[in-house]
Amino acid sequence: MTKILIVDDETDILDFLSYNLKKEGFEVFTALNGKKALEIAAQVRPQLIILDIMMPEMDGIETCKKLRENRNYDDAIIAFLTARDEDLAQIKALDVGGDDYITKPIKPQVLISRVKALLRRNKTENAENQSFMTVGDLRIDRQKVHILRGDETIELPKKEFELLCLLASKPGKVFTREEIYHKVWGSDVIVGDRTIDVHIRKLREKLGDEYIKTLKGIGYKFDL
Amino acid sequence: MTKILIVDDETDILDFLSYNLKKEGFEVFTALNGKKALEIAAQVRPQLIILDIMMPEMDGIETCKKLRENRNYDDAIIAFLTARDEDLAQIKALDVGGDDYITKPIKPQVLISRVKALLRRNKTENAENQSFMTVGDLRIDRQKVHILRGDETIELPKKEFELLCLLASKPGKVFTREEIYHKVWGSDVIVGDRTIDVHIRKLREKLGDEYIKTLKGIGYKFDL
DNA sequence: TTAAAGACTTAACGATTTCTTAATCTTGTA
DNA sequence: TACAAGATTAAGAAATCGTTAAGTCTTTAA
Repeated sequence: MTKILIVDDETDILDFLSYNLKKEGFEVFTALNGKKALEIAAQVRPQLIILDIMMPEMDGIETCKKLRENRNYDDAIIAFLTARDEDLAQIKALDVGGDDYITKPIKPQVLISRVKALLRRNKTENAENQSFMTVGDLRIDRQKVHILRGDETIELPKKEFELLCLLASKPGKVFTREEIYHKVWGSDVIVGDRTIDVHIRKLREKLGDEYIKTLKGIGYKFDL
Repeated sequence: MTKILIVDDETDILDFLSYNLKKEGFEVFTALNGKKALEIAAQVRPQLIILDIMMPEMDGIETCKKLRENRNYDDAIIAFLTARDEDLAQIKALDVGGDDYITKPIKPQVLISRVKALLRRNKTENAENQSFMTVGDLRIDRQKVHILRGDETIELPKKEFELLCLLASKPGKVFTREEIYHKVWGSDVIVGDRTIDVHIRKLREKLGDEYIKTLKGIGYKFDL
């Protein structure tokens, strides 16, 4: 089912959009602020994210930036909600990786057809899209969250999968612990020194030792 | 400016893509066949290369293979153009080092967002990145933290790598011990007199004596 | 609701690599 | 020749990583 995440600080709007989209058979999630939005996005991997631009604390633009920083959301469509006259914001919105904007107020009919158009666009991209990466003899499917090697399917827990995705995204590049830590765990989480090692170990356990190489004092890399 | 190379044997498509991408502010180069493509790629080093799969003589797959054989293009993104139903070709495309494929026919809007998404992928890494240094017959890859000479890959421990980077950053310039000491070890570390010598020795051991020259009483330099 | 399973993290200890030191050699030069 | 500066070597120290097991938390299923 198509998952849509709506982010707005006004519950009225949230309810209105939510109601109309649900009626059309979409699976709708809502968030009242950018921070919550990031959390939910991480969990449910929505196909479409609708962000209100004007929000306290982290605004839509900021949230979009944050989302786009994380490669896992590259295939999600991000649309902004704007009042009819916020021109500048609209331009900025597309600069930070947004795909479209929807102006308020909006009639249910228009909303629905707009959303469907957006998703249709995504589908053509997505159907044959780089939701998977091929590195060496591994095929990593980000959408299905699993790895294919030959005809065996390897399932990985989230953190391990993300770690692998990161390393495999630039085969050969050395990722420092800092970098890994920052991109997989996020800058606001504090974990101990051995956490990364343990995850690397698990990956090696499941995939074999030949993929991930350690450079002491520097970092790890996906070796071809 | 972001440089894009488009390779297709049909001028219509070339024009169409070229027009739309130029309108978005990209610097666009075109080639009518694989051979031409290799030449142009060598000259302009595009960030993104879009290859039509179906071409007479050297097809897209072949061209991609050739490109990927050369490590200079490691940081270029290669995307394929395919008709909507060439499934086998698509899988093959990713096997030979392609990063994505774009299906024809494609709408300008979709093309643009697709291209931007692809480029976004590399931006974070490219921004801070003069990844390669080529000095003499050595190619130093700071991102992958290794040295290439011919087709052999030389891995170095951290300090040795940093030391080599420093010397190679200004070939011919003489670095005093003070300078080396300060830049590689940092001002807050205290190490003995022979430490630098030992590292120089190890570099010579691994690379050969001809690269680093000693100037007694003055310092060391990377000799061309 | 509780039990079971799984995911994630931590901590302790062991293993390995890298770095540094110190002792001894070489080499060029006054 | 004697001295100074660097080269070489091997050994020990230090840094870093690997591994394991256990604990916490979350999710799933009965």
